[in-house]
This record gives sequence, structure tokens and C-alpha cells, in this order.
Amino acid sequence: MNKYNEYKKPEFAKVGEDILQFWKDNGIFEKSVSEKEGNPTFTFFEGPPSANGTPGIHHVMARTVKDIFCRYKTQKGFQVKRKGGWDTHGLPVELQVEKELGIKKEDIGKKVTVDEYNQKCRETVMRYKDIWDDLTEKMGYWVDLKDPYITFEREYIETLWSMLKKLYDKDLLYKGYTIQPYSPAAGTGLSSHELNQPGTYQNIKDTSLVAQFKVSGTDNDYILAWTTTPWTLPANNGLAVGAGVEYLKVKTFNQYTFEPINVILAKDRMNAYFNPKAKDVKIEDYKAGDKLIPFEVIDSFKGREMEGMDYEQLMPYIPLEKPAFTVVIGDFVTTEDGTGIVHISKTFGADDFRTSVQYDLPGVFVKDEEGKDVPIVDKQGRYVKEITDFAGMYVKNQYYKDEEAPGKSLDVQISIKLKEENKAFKVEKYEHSYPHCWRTDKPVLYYPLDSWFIKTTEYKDRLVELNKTINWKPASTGEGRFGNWLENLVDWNLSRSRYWGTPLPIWVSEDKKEQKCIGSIAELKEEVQKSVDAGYMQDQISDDFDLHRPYVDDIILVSDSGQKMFREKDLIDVWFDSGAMPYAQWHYPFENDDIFQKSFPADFIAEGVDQTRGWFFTLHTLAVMLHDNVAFKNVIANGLVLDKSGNKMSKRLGNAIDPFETIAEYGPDATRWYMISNANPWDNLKFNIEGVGEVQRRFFGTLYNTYNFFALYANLDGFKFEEDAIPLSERTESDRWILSRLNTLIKSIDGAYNDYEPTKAARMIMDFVADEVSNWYVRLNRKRFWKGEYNNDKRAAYQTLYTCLMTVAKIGAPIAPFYMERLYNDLNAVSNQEQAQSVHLTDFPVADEACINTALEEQMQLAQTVSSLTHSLRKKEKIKVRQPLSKIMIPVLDEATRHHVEAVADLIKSEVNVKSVEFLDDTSGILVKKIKPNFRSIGQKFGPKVKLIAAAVNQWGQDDIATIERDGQYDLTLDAETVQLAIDDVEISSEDIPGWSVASEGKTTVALDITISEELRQEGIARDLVNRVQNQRKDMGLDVQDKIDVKVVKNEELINSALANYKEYICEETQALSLDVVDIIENTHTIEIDDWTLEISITVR
RNA sequence: GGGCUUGUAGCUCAGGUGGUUAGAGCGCUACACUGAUAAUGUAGAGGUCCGUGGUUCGAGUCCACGCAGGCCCA
Repeated sequence: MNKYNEYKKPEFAKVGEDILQFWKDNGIFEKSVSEKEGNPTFTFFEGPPSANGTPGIHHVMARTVKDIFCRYKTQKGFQVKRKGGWDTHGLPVELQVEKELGIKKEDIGKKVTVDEYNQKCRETVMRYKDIWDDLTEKMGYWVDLKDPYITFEREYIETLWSMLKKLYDKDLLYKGYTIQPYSPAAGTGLSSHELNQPGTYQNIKDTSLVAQFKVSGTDNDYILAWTTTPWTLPANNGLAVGAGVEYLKVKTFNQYTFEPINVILAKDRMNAYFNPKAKDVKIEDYKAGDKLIPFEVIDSFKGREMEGMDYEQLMPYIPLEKPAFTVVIGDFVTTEDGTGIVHISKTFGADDFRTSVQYDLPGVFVKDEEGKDVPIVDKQGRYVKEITDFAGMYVKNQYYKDEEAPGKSLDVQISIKLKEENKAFKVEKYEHSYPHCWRTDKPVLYYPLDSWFIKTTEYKDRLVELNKTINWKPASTGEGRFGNWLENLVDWNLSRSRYWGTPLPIWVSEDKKEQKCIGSIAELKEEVQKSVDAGYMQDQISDDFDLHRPYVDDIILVSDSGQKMFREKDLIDVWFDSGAMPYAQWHYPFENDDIFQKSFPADFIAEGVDQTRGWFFTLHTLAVMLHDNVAFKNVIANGLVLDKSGNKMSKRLGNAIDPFETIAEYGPDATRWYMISNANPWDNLKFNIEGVGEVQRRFFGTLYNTYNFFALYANLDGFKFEEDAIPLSERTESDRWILSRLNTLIKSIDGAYNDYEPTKAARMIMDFVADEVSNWYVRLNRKRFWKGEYNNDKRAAYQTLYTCLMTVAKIGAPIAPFYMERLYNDLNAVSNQEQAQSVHLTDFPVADEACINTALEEQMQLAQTVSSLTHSLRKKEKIKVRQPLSKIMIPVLDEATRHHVEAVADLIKSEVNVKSVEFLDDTSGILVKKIKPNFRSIGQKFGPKVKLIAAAVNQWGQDDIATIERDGQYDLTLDAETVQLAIDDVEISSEDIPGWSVASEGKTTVALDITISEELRQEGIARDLVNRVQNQRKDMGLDVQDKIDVKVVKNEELINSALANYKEYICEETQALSLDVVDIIENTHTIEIDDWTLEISITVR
């Protein structure tokens, strides 16, 4: 190609479509992987999404983060394979299917067969796969969609089984208790979502009781704890307090027995239990039966001081060993109701269970017929016989059949007993919301049920230790949220009582004494064969046997002793599915051992911070327990995408952003760039669609403009970068400056990507393009591109701008893959400087240290400051920039500054339209200097004396300043002593130039000569005329190259002279071949310059 | 209730190791520029740096206690 593409207007959405097609046609993504064969690998794990819902804008965010680093590492020479995946099991799918089939969980296996149900799940879960794939493509997320891992596939499940078997063999898989909602009436546990059905929570009145737990070794000190389930009190095994909560010990009397007592409760709960009117009643004046019970606070302490306090068992039916009946710290304790002290019963509450395990508090159990530990309430909801006084009573009156319920419920009877024993502080009816079984409409109990667990606690130390080797972004998520979670680890409850998921491969014999864990399909077949031989099964299973329910449930195995064995009905937690993806995606260890070894652990993963206890945890845990390794070395935990006001997006509220619409309107690049540049990925993003527009205008618009400017003139001059690069030494100051900045930028960007700081990278690139390339380099050098012949200076300008654009394309490609591809190919189509077909196949630029010149960068900074100051002076004096002025003067206090300014003097002159830049130094004798203490330096040296010294220095006159400048030091006498100040302890700058209009910023001061000579005036007029003619040319629709003739009607002398003296200049600037001053002309056009009115005519040749 | 996190201009965000006049972009106002033109430049207005204490010669920055929002967990 001979010409650079020029565009009429930017069409960023179309760029997205075009480039997508280009990638597809040329297999660029595939090449970006295959071309790196044999290179070091960079492993990325894709956290599998579930395709049973449509993707939202937050998925664009998460996937942009993933994509950036995979593309960057590819450019850095790594081979980056990224296998896509789909999460397919689990509750969300099941609930959706239940809803669509109009059934409930209990209908499964009745109204529909398990087989039909699971088939429906299998179809539903991939329903929106096409929409997901479409978004993946359109947003430019490069991931291998052709061969994804799918968690419901046979091979995937087989890997899971092999892992479970490994855990089982290491004795890390066990069956144990967990507290779950349980319906005694229905005889079944209820899952959390069943409790979320409408109507399950009902307001009911229960008997609530504040019990007095007697502190060991005291006469009448009691800890008060409140419960709405007095029937759990015989199972009490501990009391929990809040560590930071303030508690009081109060001297008072029991309202039922009138006995004197000291009670402990939270300070915040005092008002609930003590009548303020009793405040002034004296303890001594109390008589049994008085309504107003006096009280007196006698001690106060924090909860953490109570930890370890022992108390006597409240209802001693079943004695327990220590450390039962001890005060512990519970993070669930509140002071919103009750006494701020919570009664703990290991068998009847999830918090209680967890806390009991944590503190090793034994729970209250009895032995059943088989000698197994069971709670004091049986599965029908009745007290066991060991609770002698109330044996056989249902713990809730609702559990009795009609008419059989006792007049006084168990709760009431217990309350009466405790009142009589001086163990009840207060009993009252309490109305609260409590869950009911949606099927029987009777209250739910929290009850311990069997579940399978992974003994993660055994690996706690190693989990914590290895976590410290992971680079978390942000670090706090790793140390805090994740680290603290690991510190307080409990065993992983694997069991789920559902249908669509990975079945637990454990078979148990009828007498529950023998177990087998199956670790592969081959092993299963082996065992089935034994079972067939034993006559328990008819046939061997087929080769394509589906490992899901119900088929797997039909398999009966034979135990070593010859018993029938049935599969445990549980499915495993779906988080095990996703946490196992490093192995299961390759069907390891059955296949692909080599691939697995090369791609484990991952170098990088990224997901939402809500995955901390989900995917991040399961990945880490399985890797540590099975491979004693981390699963990932670097992780970005990104935050939420909220709407522009900071609210959560939801389809229901209608504030959700459709990613397809955004991409269609603004293009994928602006969408990606906005999300990355606006806030760090780990902070929440307030998504404002206007921000996308702003990024598009400010960054992509500017970049597009700069490219178009380059293309326009490069095409006119035929610049193709065929010649050798012009040596740095032969390029202008501004060329060398922008190249220095560019190479500094390359280093910074490389560092930012390498540190997983995409936001910093995006912002730096954006600032470079907008501020430095466009607003400074191009603006100052415009004329070099269009003026004069095609010489080396011009070539240098083209080469310099070309290099900037090309480099920006490469370093910006990870974030804006589409537009940067377009830019790269538009440039390279003509220059053919690059071999690679795509910017994504190029190497990441390496900074050329020879180009970096910090002194030059400082100079340019100075030029910008001087220009800015001069502009502000012009504004103050109301002299427009088009009017040339003779000079500016800059005070220089040292030679270095003088050299710096001299180097950029030409730039300054053209930028602010002055004829010369002059310097004022000390020898001029007219500078007034200003001195300021350098606080950082004197603070370090003199500490507390800073204030005195600063005050003294601020008082210095010109003589003192001269002294320290001459001697390099100054002996300053303070009240009692003398301190020696060095020249570095102060900052000296020029304050004023008497008689001039000055402005200053920091240490830089500029004075402007505002006298306008006759000659300058004429030049100003000439420039104004050029401007008017140019406007006229534009109005006439002339092309840049069109030649014209200009005639002007004679005016007053100043104008005429100006036209005559600057005729050549005016003609050159306006492409005029003639400029004549005449007496009269036709077709005149009136123009105004300041107060003059001119008649002119312009004709095209 | 616990862990983590955020709070700086109207909006979105920067502000190593403490240093005295707290910055940018957008928006707003004014002016300028006009061969990048659906561009551009300059200037101006706009701040209780969430609050209260503390450490320090000096705190947006460090510490403590709060307040408000967010996420996760109970």
C-alpha cells in the first residue's frame, strides 16, 4: 500500500467489528499461542462462569482484567494457553429447573424422574452459551472456546472422584455432624433455599427466658443469658460474650424468689431489665415482694476479660467434663436483644457448634441403642429418657397431634422449674419471626445431621503458610479477608442433598461398618464386577455409563465381608467442581500428565472478590492438600461494578447496564479502557456511561486525531519510513524530548503490567497521548509537517511521530486490543517496518536507554512553565497571542537554569510569540530575591528548633541572602545558641524585577516586555490579516494547495505599511500569489482587525 | 456482631518514606487560537482532605476511637 488510511470520522464500534473479522480470518488468536510453542509458559486459569444466566457488564470488567495480562505476557514472549470452561452443576440451575417445571424438590423422583430432571438441568445450564460466546468475542476476550472444560462431563467427574479418593485414603474425608434446619414433623433436613421460600418465616410467640448461670466459687453471682428456646437449656455447654462489649455486674434481687443476687449482663442491655424508677431505691430498703426492685452497679469489664470464667451447669441431667460450662468469645454476640450473653448449645445451633469446636467445649450427648452419640432431642422432636423430668415430651407443642398437646408447653414447664430453683431471672412471651417447614407448617429445629467433611483443619498451618507466598492484588484481600478466614478455618462441609451435581463416590455397607471410596471408572467397573459375581447386580455397567444420579445410585457394591453396599446419597459441593479445574480440565491423572505438569500452578488468575471463600479457597485448599503447592501465584480480586450512584446493579431495578449495548455504541476499547482507567480493579467501579464517552473523546479521539494528522501529511509528502532512522543527534530538541518521554513511558508501562497494575498503565498511556504527544509535541511541531520541502527535518518529524504512534499501539494493545490493532496495521501497511501480522503478535517494546534524557525532560517542563506564565501575563495585560512582543526576561540564579532555558528558547519564542528570551542574573543588580526555609532539611537537622529558625530566615534581608549564597553557609544566632545553616537548608528564588510585569511559579519567574513598537504593531496586523484570509479561504471551501490572489482597498498608513512590509510573509502563509493594495475593487468582503475595517477580495487562480 | 475495604473540588480520581501554597481530568465561567477544526490553548471560580482526640517543631499522610457507604461472613 502507498497511502496511510485516512478516516472521515472515528467509528470505534465499527473498528471493533472489522478487527474481530480480521482476527477470525487470519486466526490471530490461535497464532498468538501456536507461534510461542517451545517458549516459557505463562499459565492462566479461567474461573468457569455458569451459562444459565446472561452476562452483565461486570463480566466485561472481570474478563478485561484477565485478558490484559494474558495479552501482555504473550507480547513478553510467553506461551499463554487459556482454556475456557463452564460451571454446570449446583443449586442455581436446579432452582431454575424446578421453577420451569413447576415442581418442588420433593417432587423430584415422583412427578418427574431424577433422570428427566437431570436431563433438563443439563440442557438449561448451557442455555445462554451462545450469548456468552458472543460477548466473549465482541469484548475481545481471548480464551479458547473451542475446547472448554465442562464440569458435568464424565471425564471431569472422574478426576473429581480420583481426588476425593486421594483425600479419603489420606483419612481426610469423614462423616460428621453439622447443624442444619430440620423438620421433625417431616423427618427431613431443609436446605437454606427451602427456608427462603415465601411463608416459611412466621411471627410466633415463644416463651423466652433469661437464665441465671451461677459463677463457680461464688455465693450468688450469676451470668444472665437469654434464650427463646428454653428446651435447649439442658443441652447448654457454654456461654458466649462479645470481646469488645462492656459488661456490668449488678447487685439486685430475683423477682421470683426475692433472693439477693449479683448478675452480669451487657451495659447496653441494662434498660431492658432494670426499671429506671428503681434507681434511687436503696438496696437495703428492699423487702421481698416489692414491685420496684433496686439495683446497683458494682463492677464493669470488657467481654474479653470474662473469657475462661467457669460456671455451674444450669440443668444437670447429663454431666460434662471441662472445659464445658466456660465463658467464651463469640463473634455472633450482639447487644440488640437479650442480655448480650448467649447461651450455647453445641447440638442446636450453627454458631454454637462452631464455637464449641473452636473452644473444644464438649456437647451434651446421650448414647442411642447402637452406642452412638445423639442429642437430647430425638428425630421426632422429643426429649430423650435421660432428661428425667420431661422425658418423652415434644420440645414444641406444635409437634403433638391435635388434642394431645399439654396445657403447659415444655418451655413453660422448664421456666417454672427454673423459677422455683432461683435460676430464672425473667420469663416473658416474646414475639419473633421463626422459620417453619413449608411442607408441614410446623416450626423448624436446628439439629445436628450427618454430613461428609474434608478435614481442611488438619492442613491449616500449611494453607496459611503457602498463602503468604501468593501475590494478592490487593494485598489486603490475601492477608486479611482470605488470611483471616484461613486462620479460623473449619472443616469443609461437602455434602449437598440434591440431584444435579457430582455424586459422592462412597459406598457404605448396610451395617454402616464398611466403606469403599471409588477413585476411577475402571475401579468402579472392577467393584461392579465383584458385585455381579456376588449376585447383587445383574450386569456390568456400560462403557458410556453416566456418573450422575440416578444411575450411580442403582449401583450396589459388595463389601470385603460380602455385605451389600449402597452409595451415600450426597452430592458434593459445587465449589469442589471449580476448585478442581486445574486437574479436571486436563482429565488428570488419567491423561495429559505432561500438560498438567507444565501448567500447574497457575501464574495468574482473576475473579471477583466475592470468590474469596469460593473459588479462591477451593483452588488453594485442594492444591495444598493434594499437591502441597499453591494453585496460583498471582491473583487479582476485582471489586463490584455498581451503577453510577454506587448502587448495586439489578435487572429488577432497571439500573443494569447491558454490555452489548455499551459495546455497540462506544466500541469495546472505550468500554474496556474506561473500566480499567477509572478505578483500580479491586476497588468498586461506579459505572457511568458518560465516563465511557469521555474516555472515547479524550483518549481515543485524540489518538485518532493524531494519527489522522500524521496520515494526512505523510501521504502528501509520501513518507513511508523507507529511509534509515535519522540519528538522535540530528533531531530537534522536541523530537528528542518526546522520544525520551516515550522510552521512559515504555519502562513505566512494562513495570506496571508486570506488577499487575493495569490502572496505572492505562492512565500513563492516556496522559502521554493526550498531554505530551498531542497537546505539546504535535502542537509545537505542526508547521514542520506542512511547511517547506520534504527534507531531513521533516523526515525526522514524521519518524518521531510514527515511532510514538507505533509504540503506543504496542503498549496499549493489551487494554485496547481492537483500536491498537487498527492503528498498528494502518501504520505498518505503508511502512512495512514490522514483520508481525498483528500487534498482538509483536514483542513488547524495550526501552532504548540512549533515548532517555532526564535533563531534557526537565528542560521541557521548564519551557511549559515559562509558556504558561507568559500566557498568563499576556492575559493580564490583555495582549493577544497573535500580537508579537519583543522579549521576555527570566531571572536565572544559576548557570544550569540558564542552559536549560536556552536550550528551549526557540520553542518558548514560537509558543508565546515573542522575539527573544533574555536572562537576568545577579550581576544585573536589579533582582529582588526571596528566601524560604527548606523544612524537610532543617527539620531533620534541628527538629524542635524548626519554628525559631524558620521565623529567623523569613526575616532575612537581601544582605543575608547574599551572605549564604556567597559562603554556602550561615551562622544563625538563636536565643541561646548558634546554628549553622547550609545552602541546602534554604530555597532562594527571584521575587520581583522592579518595573516589570512578572509572574512566577515555584522557582521560575518570567517578566514580559509589553511595549509594542511600530514594527511589532505592523507584524501583528499582518498576522491578523493572515488569520482573516485563512478564515475566508476556509469559508470558500478551498483546498490546502489552492493558490489565490488577494486585493485590499487602501487604508490608513499603518495598515498599508504593514501590508507592504509583510507582503512576502502574508503570501506565503495564505498560498497567495499576489497581494495588491488598490483604490477600488469589486466583490469585496469586509473584515475587521482591532478597530479597523478592511475591504478585501480573494480570487482563486 | 466480626473481617476486609472506601471516604480528598459539583462528578471520577491522583496524592513514595510526615515538610508548611493539596493536584489532574470532566463539568462550569471568561478569553484566545483557527492548515489536527465534530479539534485546540490559557486563565478563573470551586476544598472543614468524613469527625474527634493523640503522637510530632510540623499530619491529607502515623496512632486510637467514632460516623457513613460497600463486600464477605455470622
